[in-house]
Amino acid sequence: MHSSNSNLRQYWLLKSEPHTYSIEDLQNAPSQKTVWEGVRNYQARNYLREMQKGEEAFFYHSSCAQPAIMGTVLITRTAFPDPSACDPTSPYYDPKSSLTLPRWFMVEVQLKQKFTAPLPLSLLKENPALAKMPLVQKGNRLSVMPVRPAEWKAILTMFN
DNA sequence: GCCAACGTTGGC
DNA sequence: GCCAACGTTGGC
Repeated sequence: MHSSNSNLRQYWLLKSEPHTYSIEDLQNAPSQKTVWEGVRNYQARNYLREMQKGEEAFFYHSSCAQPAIMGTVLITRTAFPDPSACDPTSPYYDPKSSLTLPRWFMVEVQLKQKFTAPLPLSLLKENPALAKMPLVQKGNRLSVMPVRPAEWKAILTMFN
């Protein structure tokens, strides 16, 4: 994060496959917290490293019957090395990462609000205010992305 | 399950 | 440094 905007609050969106980790899993976790492990894409990693404590993110379910925003989370710990990269038994193992020179990072998040109903991608695509979001654009696979304040607002308005 | 889009790898 | 091949993501 560059110091020029380090004081500005940024919103985010985090994708998770519900088969792997769902918002219900987070709801049932101790203190409703989890580490966001397993990000193995450089652009997504760089965004993780920009996150500040206290910022908010949407929790999105991907690769499922109904891709949708499920709720919001709070960033409770800034980026630190993801140990699963050094664990040969982990599906997220990366032999090119090491303890001394960690390549992959994760943050800790806490559930803030689970929506009473999912906000499906199909609806998000219909909202012109969200047209610039990578999320609604064809072929985009980014699993961690910034959300503009106006988009954040627009999405919360849709939910109400 | 299909397949388009994308990121990464590695030979040259 | 190019680019083809490959693996992965993720909507449908």
